[in-house]
Amino acid sequence: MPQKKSGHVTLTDVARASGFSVSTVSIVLSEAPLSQNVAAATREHVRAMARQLGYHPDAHARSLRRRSTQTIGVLAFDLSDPFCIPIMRGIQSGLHSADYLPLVMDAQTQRKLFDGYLNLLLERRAEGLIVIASWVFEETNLLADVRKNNVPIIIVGRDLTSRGISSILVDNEAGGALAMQHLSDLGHRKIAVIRGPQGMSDSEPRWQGIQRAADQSGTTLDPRLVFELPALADPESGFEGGCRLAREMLASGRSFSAVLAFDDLTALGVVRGLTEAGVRVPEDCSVMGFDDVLPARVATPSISTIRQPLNEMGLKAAEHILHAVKVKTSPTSEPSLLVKASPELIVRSSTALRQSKKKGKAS
Amino acid sequence: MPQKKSGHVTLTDVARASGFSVSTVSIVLSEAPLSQNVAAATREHVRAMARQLGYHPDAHARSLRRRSTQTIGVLAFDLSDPFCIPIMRGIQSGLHSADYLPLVMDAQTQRKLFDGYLNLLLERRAEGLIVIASWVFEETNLLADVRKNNVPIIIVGRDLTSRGISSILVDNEAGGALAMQHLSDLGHRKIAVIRGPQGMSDSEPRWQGIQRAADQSGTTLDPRLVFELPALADPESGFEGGCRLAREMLASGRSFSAVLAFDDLTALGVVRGLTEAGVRVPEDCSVMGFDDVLPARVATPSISTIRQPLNEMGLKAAEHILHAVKVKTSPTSEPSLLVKASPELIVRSSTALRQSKKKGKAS
DNA sequence: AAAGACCATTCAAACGTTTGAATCACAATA
DNA sequence: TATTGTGATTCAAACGTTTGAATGGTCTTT
Repeated sequence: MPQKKSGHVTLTDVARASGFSVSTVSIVLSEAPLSQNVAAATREHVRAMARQLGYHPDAHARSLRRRSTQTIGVLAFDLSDPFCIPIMRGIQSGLHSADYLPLVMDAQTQRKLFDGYLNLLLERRAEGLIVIASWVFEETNLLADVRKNNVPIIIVGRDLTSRGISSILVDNEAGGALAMQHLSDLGHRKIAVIRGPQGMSDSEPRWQGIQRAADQSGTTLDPRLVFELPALADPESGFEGGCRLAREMLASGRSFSAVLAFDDLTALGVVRGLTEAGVRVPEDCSVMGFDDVLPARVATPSISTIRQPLNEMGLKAAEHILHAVKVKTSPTSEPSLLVKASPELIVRSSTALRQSKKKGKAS
Repeated sequence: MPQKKSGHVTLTDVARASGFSVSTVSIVLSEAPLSQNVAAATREHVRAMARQLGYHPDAHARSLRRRSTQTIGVLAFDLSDPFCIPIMRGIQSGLHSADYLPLVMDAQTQRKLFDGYLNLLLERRAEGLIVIASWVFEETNLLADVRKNNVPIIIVGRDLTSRGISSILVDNEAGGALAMQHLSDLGHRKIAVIRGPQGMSDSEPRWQGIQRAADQSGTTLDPRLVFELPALADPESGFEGGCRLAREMLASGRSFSAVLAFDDLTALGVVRGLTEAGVRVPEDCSVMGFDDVLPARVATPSISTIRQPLNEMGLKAAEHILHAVKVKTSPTSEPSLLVKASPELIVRSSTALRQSKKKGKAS
């Protein structure tokens, strides 16, 4: 009979089985400093017993007593966004090396879930909180509780330093500029731009960068070729939006030789829209994305894009939160941190030199 | 001064602040049956105090005392596989309605991590375990501990009923047949097949289904047009593999008008390989995928594929594990369950009728 | 007026750990 | 011999909850 009555194997079980006291067993199995004083034979015996019974220390009891959970909450606004995964990987490796565990929650773009999980993370005594979100609800009052309970927090994907929250995100302004620069280096002058949706914090700085680079390269942006994605939560809506806007720009009658899309999914939508109208990418029209997510890499043509160093961003977030947890002693000491990661231009097959010949592509 | 010395707000704090005993406060805040006996005024007062202090009950202490964690471990073999996300969503919604929380871990295809997290889930007293894995390591001895601790387990993505583990997966045989049937319905007779890698359990039944459907439609499969993916862990290796094999099949000199790829990523690789060689999809050659993941939907041409009802599978896994948790009383009572979900043919733009004219496409 | 019934609240033990302090046996020192 | 030291082990309290049993009340009921 492996387990006594119902539940798990406990320290008491191991103690009984090995003939030593609970204390000794605990000291041995948790490798406390005192375990140096325990006779080698005892150590071995206890360990063997524990192994045989399949003992696993109860993390809850341990956390309760040790007053530390070794846990960092990770709250993703939408895990299905391919953008999240590399960040999570970065976080995971950052935490792992410090023996911390990420507690991952997926809010699925729903505010109710977001608040509920925030609550849960507080209840589970996450020692710190990493929020992955380009969109986030305005001042969920739960955040006040996070403060009240003195839990450090950092957000990846948007700048909330203005509200005193440490933030780490890509330098959208630089990224936008990089994208525009690339297109103009290829000789494009008539460039359609699809801006991000209103609610999204990335939209504006990216647009600023685009304008700056356009100015610097002497390109003028035709306002009639500037579009905007609708503000929908679903990440696939970018694809739909790109598709629809591509049709619109063709229908508008304005000519253009390149499209600078807000993100990769949008770019893929644009490719779809153009292709269906008989416009070839990149021969007739170049298309740029932003983010460098998986679908952009495996599509044909592969999408030229601006890479966000997501992994590194996640890693840095982990490091920062661990640091903040260490020094938590002084409540409001450290000022909130802002990291702007450097974007990188990734040239693939969806962009090409402007064809001077037969360039008049769209109607 | 919101919090007393350092940690979180506790029941004792609320008790002190409200002037009632810890018991009363607990009864009120946890809405225990006894709370009906508590004076309405008291209830309100206690609640207000708790809210004001930002009290959140300590989940660890609660689990310890209640001897139930309301937690199900979800161990994904590789979260970056787009295949996982919809399953997780299904699991999440299934658990949510029962007030259970998924504890998500990502093994990143590494055995060390897999075992480590399995351990962690045991330590955190997950009441049940859902493993998402098409690949899984042979008999990790941790699974013995799972048994020993009497934790119900179910695996999504492969059939382990032979080892007494409940399993839920797509009917690969039917799916393979569906795919082959679709191609032959379109008139294709010379069909190249890319089988899954050796180590992967899906590979064989899918191949069986393909053969059966080929037989039934009177198509003979040329062994020289049957390829196999190498056994690599990285999910993107499917893409690389498809790319390379497409080149190989063109170089082989055998003619073919369709490619049935093992999964969507492989299919996308094939599209890339063919396109780069000047073969048009689907005009010159049709390509089929399997899984219906995001990249297949947003690529152009979009990939015809066999959809796995991932969401439903996740949901079912959640329901099953919850059931198993309920009846856990009798240790080895229930026989292990096997669910084979029905695959669905999704026709998109990567497959088309065989062109009888100028069909001689490849070399 | 005594017994019971009920309401509102509190006591105290328990969940499984960890750990500072205590115990005990025994050898070494003064 | 009495003291000190030390090596091996155990005591007991604490972490923050929950909950069966107990406590005092107040109000009926006979």
